[in-house]
Amino acid sequence: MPELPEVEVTKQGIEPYIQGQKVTDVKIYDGRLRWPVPKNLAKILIGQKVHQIKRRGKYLLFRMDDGHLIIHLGMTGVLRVMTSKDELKKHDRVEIAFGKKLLRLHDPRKFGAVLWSPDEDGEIEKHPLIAKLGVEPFSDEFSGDRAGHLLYEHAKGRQIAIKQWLLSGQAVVGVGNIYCSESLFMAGIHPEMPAGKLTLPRAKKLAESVKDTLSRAIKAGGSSLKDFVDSHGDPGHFMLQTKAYDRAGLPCVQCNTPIKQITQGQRSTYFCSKCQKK
DNA sequence: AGCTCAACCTGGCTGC
DNA sequence: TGCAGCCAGGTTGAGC
Repeated sequence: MPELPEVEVTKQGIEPYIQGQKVTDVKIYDGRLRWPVPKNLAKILIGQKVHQIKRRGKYLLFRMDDGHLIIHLGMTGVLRVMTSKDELKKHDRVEIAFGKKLLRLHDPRKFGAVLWSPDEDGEIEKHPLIAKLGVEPFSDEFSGDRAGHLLYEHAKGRQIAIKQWLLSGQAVVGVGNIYCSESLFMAGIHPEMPAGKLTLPRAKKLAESVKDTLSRAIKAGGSSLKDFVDSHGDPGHFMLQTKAYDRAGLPCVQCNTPIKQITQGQRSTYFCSKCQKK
């Protein structure tokens, strides 16, 4: 279920158990993820301490002694703290042990990633996977008036549909397919509108909608943080109640017009043709 | 540079 | 029930 809110909640959930801990063991049950998990990951990580866990977009970055452990949850990844009493489940891919605490990556579709980046402190921003990401939605660069201006300037001149532009994460990161439909609905913007037609006032409204949608989802997820330390929690069940996403044919909550579903860039988009204008 | 699209992989649901 | 077909929360990399 990982869009930015789920990744952020995962980070907050595992941090208290992992930060400051030293890696004692690494097991790769199936390393065939998006990219192969480094075969020598155990050799690299054992003995290194986790100094800090950061989130950049949907990437989790574990600051270690000699570099960063990069983890991405892909479409179906779940990362949780467990103990050896918790049975290994089908699709558990990688396990990093910190004494009795086990950090397990469960990922049925194998679109996730576990990578090692040997780097000096602060260099991780230059990693090829990180460098081209848009700004963080909750950073200073995306606060106040700057947020609307940033979206406006980035969208200027672009022909691409605004849905696909926002989803690409080139301007602002973290807006996945669900919250993309939600944010555009909140902002009253038609998903097929060319990004370049975004006016400054609507850009400001969109920026606020993005931040509001994501922060409400994080808040909703935060209430289930306790689930992250046992094997029984069901991450994903805390997803924000949606106003547009996955509501094809159901009445718009604002005007009762049936919500439409279309495909853009191989992904489903949901919107209200009356409330959202081009 | 901007944009589109296939591809990676497994499981769950729908409809015949 | 069985099975084929379609869909799913992400992102890269090839090709125009």
